[in-house]
Amino acid sequence: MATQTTKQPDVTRDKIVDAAFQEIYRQGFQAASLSNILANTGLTKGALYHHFPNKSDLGLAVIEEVIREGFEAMMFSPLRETDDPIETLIEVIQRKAKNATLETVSLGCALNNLMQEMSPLDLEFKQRLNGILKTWQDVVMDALKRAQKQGRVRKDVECRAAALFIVSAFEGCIGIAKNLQSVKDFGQCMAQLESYVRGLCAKKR
Amino acid sequence: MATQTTKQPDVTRDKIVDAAFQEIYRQGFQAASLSNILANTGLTKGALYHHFPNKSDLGLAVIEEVIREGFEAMMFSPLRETDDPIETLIEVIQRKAKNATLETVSLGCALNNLMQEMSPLDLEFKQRLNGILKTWQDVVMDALKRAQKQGRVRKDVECRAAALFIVSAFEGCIGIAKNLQSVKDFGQCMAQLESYVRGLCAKKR
DNA sequence: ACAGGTACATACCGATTGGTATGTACTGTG
DNA sequence: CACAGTACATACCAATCGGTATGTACCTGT
Repeated sequence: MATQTTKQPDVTRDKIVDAAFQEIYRQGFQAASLSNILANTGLTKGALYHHFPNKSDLGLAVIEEVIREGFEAMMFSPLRETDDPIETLIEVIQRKAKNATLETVSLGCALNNLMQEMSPLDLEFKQRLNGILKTWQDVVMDALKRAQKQGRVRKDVECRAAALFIVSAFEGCIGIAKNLQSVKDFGQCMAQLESYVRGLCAKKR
Repeated sequence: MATQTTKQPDVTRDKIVDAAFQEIYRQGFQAASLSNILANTGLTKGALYHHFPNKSDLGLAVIEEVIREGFEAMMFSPLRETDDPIETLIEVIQRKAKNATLETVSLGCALNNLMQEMSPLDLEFKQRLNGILKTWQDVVMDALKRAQKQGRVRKDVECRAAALFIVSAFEGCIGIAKNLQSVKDFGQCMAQLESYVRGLCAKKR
C-alpha cells in the first residue's frame, strides 16, 4: 500500500509534468529551464531523467497530459455532449471571457503559445499541437452542422470554414489581449466573436 | 565619398539589423543566436557591440526598423490615404491572403510572434510591440469611422470594438494557419474575416 | 601629414544550458 | 529474507550563451 513517506513514482511524474507546464507556459519551451522546473518540485535531475528521456519528451507529455486535457474538459466535451450546440458554443466563449483575470490574459493560451513558438522548429511538437487544433476545429464544425440540421444555423453557412475562423478568432482575441494586457479589451473582443457566431444563425426563432 | 571597399557604418548596421530580423523571425528572440546573426553577415562581435549596447537593443531596433516599417507600408499608409476605407481594408486582407506562400504561412506574423513570446517577459518589448498594435487598431478604427460617415458602415457598429476584433482575427488567422501550415486554410480563414467586414456594411446602398 | 576618434576583428570570460555517469536507498517479488 | 529492479540523488561534462577587453586599421578634421 502507498504510505506518505513511500516512493510514489507516478505522483512524482505528475509533479514534474505540472511544474514543467508552469515553466513552459510562462517562459516558452526553449527558454524553459529544467533547473527551474526541478527547483519548483524539490526533485533533482536523477528523477527527471528517470521518467523522461529528454527535454522534448517532457514537453510532449505536457502537451498531451495538461494542455489536451484542459481543452477536453473546458471545450471539447461540452460541445460534444450538448444538444443545443450554438448555445453551448456561445456559453464557452462567454465563460472564457468571464473567467479572465489579468494574469490569465497576460499569459495567453498555452496551446497557442506553443504553436507559435514550436511549430516551425519541431515536427513532433507541430504534430501533437496540430492534433489538438484539428480536434477543436472538428468539434466546432460538428456543432455547427448539428445546429444547421436543427435549423438554428443558416443553410448557406460553410461549417468547415466557419469553424476554422471561430477557432482562429478565438485564439486571435486571446493573443491580442495578451499583449494589451487588458481584461476589458479581451471581453469586448470575445463579444464580437459571439456576435459573429450569432450572425451564422437563421433570423428569428 | 563612399567607395565599395570603404567602411560604411550605416550599411553595416543595416546588415546586422536585417540578419537579426531573419534570425529572430525564425527562432524567436530568446533563442536567436548572436553568433548565427554574425555568421550570416560575415561580421564579428566587435561590429555588433559597436552598433548596439546589448541583445535587447538589437531586438528593439528590429521592431522599429523592420517590423514597424513593414506594417507602415503594407497596412497603415494604404488605410490612411484611401477615401474608400472599407474597400481598401478588404483589399489589404485579400492581398495578404493572395501573396501567402507555404514559407510565409509557416513563419507567421513577426509582430505576433514577438508579442506572444516577449510581452509577458520584457516591459520594453511589450511597449514597443504595443505601440504598433495600437497604431494598427487606431488606423482600422478610423477607417471604419470614416466609412460610417459615408454611410457605408451601419450606424450601430461599435468601431472601436470592431477594429479590435478585426486585428485579433487577422492575427488569429495567421497564427492558426502557421500551425496548420496550409495556404489553402489560410485563404479560407481570411475569406471569413472578409465576410465579417462586409457584414458591418449597410445593406444595399 | 599628423592626430584622434570611428569601425571594426580577435580572444577571452563566467554563467547557464541539456545531458550523463555513478552511487544509493527503497520496494515489490520469489 | 535475499535479491533485483525501480526510483531517485549527486557530481560532473561539453557546448553554447551574451558580454567584455584589447588590439588594429581606416577615415576624417585640421
